[in-house]
Amino acid sequence: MKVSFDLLRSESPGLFEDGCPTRAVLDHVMSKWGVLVLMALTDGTRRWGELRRTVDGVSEKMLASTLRTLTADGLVTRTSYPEVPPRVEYALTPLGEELMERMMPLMAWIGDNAAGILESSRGR
Amino acid sequence: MKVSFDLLRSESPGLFEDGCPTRAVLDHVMSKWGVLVLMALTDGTRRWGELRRTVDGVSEKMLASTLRTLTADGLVTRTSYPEVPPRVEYALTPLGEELMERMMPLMAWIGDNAAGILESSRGR
DNA sequence: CGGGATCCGTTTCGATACTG
DNA sequence: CAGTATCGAAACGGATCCCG
Repeated sequence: MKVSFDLLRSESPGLFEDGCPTRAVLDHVMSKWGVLVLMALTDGTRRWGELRRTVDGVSEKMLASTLRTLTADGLVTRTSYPEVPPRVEYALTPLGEELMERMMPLMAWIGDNAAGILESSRGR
Repeated sequence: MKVSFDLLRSESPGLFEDGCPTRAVLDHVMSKWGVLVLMALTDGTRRWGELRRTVDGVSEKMLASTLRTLTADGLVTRTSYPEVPPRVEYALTPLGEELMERMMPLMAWIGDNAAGILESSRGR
């Protein structure tokens, strides 16, 4: 059966209304850098510097802020090793893995169709 | 098999790099209002005023701008009827339907898990 | 009813410099 | 190496007025 917005709301009324927790999660998870960081972590544990290189174009400020948000949301773990030089590793939590299982098909589709989508909007 | 970022990039190198078309699509589709408008359209054709009410909290400016972007991207159709008073209807294109088939499972998961996700980040 | 145009405060973001 | 601090530019977003 087709999954529609009405169907989701019939199961839990008030879903995705203004102020609903889902709105906050949506903002964190679907944000420009949030998606890209989460995606980079689908390959497994990554160090700060690796993420900085993998997530092409991200500034240190945005990477730090994004990782802090995702960690606070319980989607990403941060492990700091008391060494010199310092080493910090990030990884998906089980919750984050669950999320990405559902997001990766979407990203794969976008990867396949992005060129076609932007054909019509060239020049804006 | 598990779908990871590396796997996607092994199929098409340079995916989701800065300046790649996928980045633009990501920004349009995963934007705060873009997601909500697309979701509202999974229920079928909707008039401007319906969308304004359904997408709780959206301003006229943002709704107009979001719909213009999604229409230019070929994900949404805009049909204007030459009547008085004017009537304009929006609907998903086949491409938009395909996209939402992949996005709705994600939204359903967020709906189920949002409360738990935000538990740990309360107070930020 | 369905927008477009404009003004303007707020927030976001990137670049740079600095620190443990 | 892994961040934080600060600043200016830019984008976002709401309010308002207008029009077909």
